[in-house]
Order: sequence, then C-alpha cells, then structure tokens
Amino acid sequence: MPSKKQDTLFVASLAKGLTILHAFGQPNPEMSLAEIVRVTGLDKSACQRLTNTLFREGFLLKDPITRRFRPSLKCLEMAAAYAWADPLVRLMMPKLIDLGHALGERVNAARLDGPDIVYIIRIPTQLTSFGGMIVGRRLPALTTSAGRAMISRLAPDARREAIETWPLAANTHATELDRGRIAERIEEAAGAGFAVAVGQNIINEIAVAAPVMARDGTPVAAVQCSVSAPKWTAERVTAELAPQVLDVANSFNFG
Amino acid sequence: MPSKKQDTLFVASLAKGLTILHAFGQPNPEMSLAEIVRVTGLDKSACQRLTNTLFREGFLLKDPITRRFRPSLKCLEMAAAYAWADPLVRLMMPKLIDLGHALGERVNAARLDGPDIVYIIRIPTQLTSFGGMIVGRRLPALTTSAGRAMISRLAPDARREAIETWPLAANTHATELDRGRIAERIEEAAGAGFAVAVGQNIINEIAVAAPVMARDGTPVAAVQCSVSAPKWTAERVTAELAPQVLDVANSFNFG
DNA sequence: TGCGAGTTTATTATATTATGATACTTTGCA
DNA sequence: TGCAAAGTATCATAATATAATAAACTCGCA
Repeated sequence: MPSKKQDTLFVASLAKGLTILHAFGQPNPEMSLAEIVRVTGLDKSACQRLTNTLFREGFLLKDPITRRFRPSLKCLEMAAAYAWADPLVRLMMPKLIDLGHALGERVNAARLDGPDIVYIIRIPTQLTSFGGMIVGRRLPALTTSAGRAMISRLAPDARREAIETWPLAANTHATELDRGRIAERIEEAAGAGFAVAVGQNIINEIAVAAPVMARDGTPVAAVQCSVSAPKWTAERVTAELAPQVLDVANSFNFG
Repeated sequence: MPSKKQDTLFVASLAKGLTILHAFGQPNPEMSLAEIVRVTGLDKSACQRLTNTLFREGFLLKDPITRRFRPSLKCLEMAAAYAWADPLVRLMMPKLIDLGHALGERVNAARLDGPDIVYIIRIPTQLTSFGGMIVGRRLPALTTSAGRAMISRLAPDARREAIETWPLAANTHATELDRGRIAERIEEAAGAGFAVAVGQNIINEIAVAAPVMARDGTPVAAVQCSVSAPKWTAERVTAELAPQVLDVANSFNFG
C-alpha cells in the first residue's frame, strides 16, 4: 500500500485508519503503538492520531497498563453485519449444521476472496484446534481443499492464472509449495468434483471440499469437512465423506 | 454522534468512515448511497467520498447493477482478529462445544459491552433461528438472560444504574419493558446464581445464563443455553439445565 | 538507586486535504 | 415519454490532517 492514486473521491485518512485496523489479526492479535508503526509502515504521528481515533470510537481497546491495543467487540459486530448481508450464510448454515452432526466431524464453508479463501461458517467438534473454530479466517486458496475445489471450477484461463500466480505460504512442513503438483491436485478435483488435501494447513488434518456452484457456472463457495489423520485415511475420506460433502454442496441452488 | 470534540488527535474523516461501516448490520444489511446518508446523518458528499474509499479499500462490496453496498469478507476478517485477541474465546470455546453436545441444545457465550451484550461464541443446533447463529450480534443487556446474569453480579450501585438507565427494546410481544419487573428478575438471578428468561428476544425461547467471574469479582462473560418453549418449561430448565450451565461458567478462572 | 534507550504523549506552523454547494448524468417508475 | 429521485462529477475555499520536534513517561540493567 504505498502512495495511493490522487483522487478527490479518496479519503486517505480513512484508508490509513483501515490499514491499521486490518493489521490486527493472526500474527498480531494485539499491538503497541510502536508495533503498529512497524507493521503498517505508516508515519508515527499518523498512527498516533488514527489509533487514538479508533480507540475513541470504540473500535480498539487499550490496556491501561501495557498501552497495547486490541480489536474490540465493535469489530466482532462487523461479523454479524457480514452474516446478515451474505445470502449464502443464511442458505448454507442449516444444512451445514446437519452435516456436522451427521458426520460427527468439523464442517466449514468458505468463500473465495481474491487469491485466498475466507471461512464464513464453522461447525466445530470437541477436537477442533482453535484456528479451526474462527470465522473470518483467511488462508491462501492454493493450499486448501476448499480453495482447490473452487479453483477447479474456474474457467480454464482463470484457473491457470490462479495456479501460476496466486501466493503460497507454508503452514505445515507438509504444505505443498510446488505449483506443478498443485496443478495436478486441482485437475484431480476437476475430475472428481471434490478436492482432498492432507496436512496442508494443520498437521494430521485431512480435508475434503466440494464447490457450491451458482447458476451461471461460477463457484461461489465450498463445503468442507476436516478430520484427523490417525483416525482417518485419505482413502476412507474419499469413500465415505466425499459423497456426503458433495451432496450437500450440490443441494444449494444459488444465483 | 453530532459534532465531535475538536481535538488535534482526532481524525474526523476516519470516525465518519467508521460510522458508515458500523451502520451496516441487522436492520440495514445492505444500503444504497441515499440510505447511508439517511441512516448516518452525514453529508451526502462526505458519504460519497467515504463510501468510495471503503469500496476501493475492499471493505464494502458494491453491486454493479443495484449500486447498493454491503460489508465484504474483509469485514468478516475483523471478527477473526477479535477472536485471536480475546483470551476468553480461546478459554471458553472447548467447554462450550462439550456443553452443547452434552445438552443437545444451543449454547452461547456473551460479553457485556456498555449497556448491551455481544455474543462471542455460538454453538447452534438444527433448530436454531438464523439470528441465534450469528457471532457478534448485539442485544440490550436488560432483556437477555446473559445480560441479567452479569448485571446481577455488578457492584450494587452499578447494578442499580444499569437497571434504571440502560436502554430497553422490545424484540417480542413478551419482552419485559418494566424496569421494576426486570429488577426483580435480576434479584432472583443474584440469589440463584443464574438467570432464566422466557421469550424475551425470540418467541418461545427459554434461556438460562450464568456469569463467568474474574478473580477480582467482576463478571466478564456469561454462559448461556437456549431451548424451545413447547419442548421445555422454565421449571425443567431451572432443574435440569441451570446446574450444568452454572458448573461450566464456574469452571473458568480468569483474570 | 539512578542511568539511558526505547516508547508514549503533547505541541505546533504549514500546506495538503477534505469539505459541501452546485451542476450534471443516469435510473426507475408512472 | 417524461419526471423525480438517485448516483456521479467538479471546484474554490478553509478547515483539517500532517510530520517534525520536544516533553514525559517506562522499564531493564548496572
């Protein structure tokens, strides 16, 4: 985010303030003023003013002793705002709850947003890791079953571009970072209708995902199910879980 | 939010932009420019510029044909940022999942934020209404079991002030709007250690909630369980559900 | 206990930036 | 077809945010 195009309809202060808000998250759940300056690359004085404004407006909390900031409940409220506005959340939620109970395993829904996926629904089980319970989590699409399931249904050129240019990040020692290999996996998914990924984001996790298609042939979301490796194998997942995940994904007609 | 105090450390544009973002939600999941002007009371040109900025930064989506705006996945991401930063979410999540499975009913956790509560965890069941599944939902504390459970543990003067001044809003024909009556309910909760509310926010809903206390004696959250009225009665809820909810709430030591 | 690096707060003059009135264009409805 | 309402664009003006500087803290370590 270097210098923004000079446009009279663009309010730079707002953009910077949002940059600060958006800097909070996975690697930086809470930050001091100095850290915010480092992470965002913004001017120190600007951070001071913007941070103060975010605090006064109740979007950031400030620990009175450590002086560190963290997102407030007002930020969490934006999740509710999103949920009310996205018709897919409403549509998918009941069936995913059913699926979660039927399978007894963690079930999720994700949407594609640029080169990554964002989880919009999560039905956890007792054995879910904390990161696996969080709605709004963003992961690179190429290294997730949900992402691959959706990419496999993109138009050929869009698919190629995704495979060749979208970012990769290793979350696990087993994360596949070879684009050729990923291309194969996506081909498999295109053929089978669902994607299976082993240990890409959480160790010992096996995930199956199937795309939810809009009437115009675009993938709009994915239904995904995660299980643990010692208990399951990729083969059993393919044989037992994939059909049910596929069924649910296909049951939505959206558009 | 009329004219803000003239402070050199306050960036008005950012505050206005946040006002716009925050205007989205339950009654207005998506809005046109004109609606935003109406709802926020901001100047039309300002809305135009700020909205454009929010759009360009990816916090708002714009339907190309209806020209209406709605919150994007980037907004949902802020919810994830909150979850990473709030230690209570991490602490409570596993036990609430267990409790939800054990009871077979919908279980929630809420925090107090000013005069209302915000749900931070929701474990739904098949029969949950959509509003009952949404994390980040905000409701007036006085008309919820979770709110009453927490208020019942406030210091006497804070409790009195809450009962007398915090806002009330009818969500149901049965919502109690009489502050005297609410004071009684909170007294009961103070004695029993948990609060039971019938049909306050959803028709035919019975809710039990118990406060989670910090070591310093402050209520920091509430564990809550909702069930449906024809299937349950307030008496059975008190006898069968309340003890388990209380147990879980008491099992957290925080602070 | 006291020194000093590293942070957080406070203060200013300056010009960049947001402002809001106005006019123009499109849309949707009768 | 035409009108009203909504969205888009433009622009001079002054208010507003800027970033440099200085003051007041913290906290670790000797």
